[in-house]
Amino acid sequence: MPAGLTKAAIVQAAFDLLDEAGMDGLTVRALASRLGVQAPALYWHVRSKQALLDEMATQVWRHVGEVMAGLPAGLPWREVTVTYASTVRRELLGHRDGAKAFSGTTLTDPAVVRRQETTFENFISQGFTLDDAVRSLLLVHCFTIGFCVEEQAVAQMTASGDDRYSLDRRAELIGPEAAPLAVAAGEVIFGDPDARFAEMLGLLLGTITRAAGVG
Amino acid sequence: MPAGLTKAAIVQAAFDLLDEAGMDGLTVRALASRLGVQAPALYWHVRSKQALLDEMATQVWRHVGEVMAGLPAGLPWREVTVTYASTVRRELLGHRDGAKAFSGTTLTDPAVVRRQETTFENFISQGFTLDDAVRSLLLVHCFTIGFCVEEQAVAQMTASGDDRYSLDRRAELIGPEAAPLAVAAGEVIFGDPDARFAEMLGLLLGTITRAAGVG
DNA sequence: GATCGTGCCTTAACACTGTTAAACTGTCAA
DNA sequence: TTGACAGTTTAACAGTGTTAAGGCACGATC
Repeated sequence: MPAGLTKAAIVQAAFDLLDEAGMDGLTVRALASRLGVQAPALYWHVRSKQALLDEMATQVWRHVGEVMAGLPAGLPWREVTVTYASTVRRELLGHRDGAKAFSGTTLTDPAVVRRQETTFENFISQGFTLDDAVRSLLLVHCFTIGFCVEEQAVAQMTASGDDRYSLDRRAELIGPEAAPLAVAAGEVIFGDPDARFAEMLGLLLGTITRAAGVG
Repeated sequence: MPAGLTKAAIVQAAFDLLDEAGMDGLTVRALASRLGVQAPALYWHVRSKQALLDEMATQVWRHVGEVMAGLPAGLPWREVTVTYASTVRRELLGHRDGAKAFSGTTLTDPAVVRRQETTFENFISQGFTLDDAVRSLLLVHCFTIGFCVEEQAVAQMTASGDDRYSLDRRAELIGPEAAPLAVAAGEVIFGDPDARFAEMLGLLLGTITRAAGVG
């Protein structure tokens, strides 16, 4: 009796399982069981576990592409950029281990890349050269990836009860008398990530303004 | 007969194996065999494979700390910053899968954090507030992490014969008539990474200059 | 000098992983 | 009624991290 599996259903279940059990818990058998099926059944729909992970990654980036493609045509580039960064961040942090798992991944879907076209057009219409548009978005992209990787590492560490990154425990380990500045730095490093992200993103907007010579 | 294993030797061998066989090839048995020993022998020196990976990560960051601590006391902050970014990049890219494996990791060694003290002192002596110093280095840090993650992903993909990121194949997949800008963007995105990194880092230095109000 | 303890390693084994081969079941077409 | 084929099963394989138990060699103790 066919269970009516589809690739989309498998990917969806994989996301659910990932969020519940983390990357280590995302096993083929656990995924199959969640779908009411035996493990090898998945291999009819998906070539390998790695292919499934790739599929998950491109779905993450497809979501980003959809948000970007949904923006009004003439939206000021600053808002476009902020939307991009925020969307990437939300999408990566939206899944357990998401930042590490879905960053620097092979985008297997050319359609996702094609979606960038309108964004580039938009930037150019606002005075960017193509080179400047690409470099600007790349700068923001890299920063966002790095920020999320660090943010999620800390978040998941504290969430799992590891207190090495709590301010007090950290200070105790480092030794305030030996390195008072390093200890005090913790308040910035482990303060509100939303505010820090917005602030740094604002700096990058200034950088882009001057580098590309746009208003 | 004891084989004379040490934790340091295990970590060193683990790095060698990682560089040869990649993350997938870094198995406990393969590592043991390279050390002329049976797999369980490693567990006398290391609590778990995860602990070994943590140890490797902190060694990577310890190297960074050593380079930073070796800089002259009054070195201009721009050179300090560039050195930091370049060192992190070299260290991460110096090992296969290094960017993903060693970024966003728990620094288990407080001594590594303590090493930041002199860098902060240096920045402050050059007109930074502590907050600005931390934020500036954090900005560069995040950018560098993200940059390396993306760079290494592309580098290892092309090195493994996957041509999806070669300019021609990419153009073919995307379709130059459908998305000419996205295709042309490839020349920036997949151009010389050294130059791109230096250029973007230069932009960030300008950003820091203005944000922190330093010369 | 025999005995003990303990540091370090081995063998054996467990539970689990991704993956493949082969067999089975249903459904729809000829 | 037969046949093909999509979709799933059971069985199995090689390999994974890890633990338990035992053994071997060494240095200290009586």
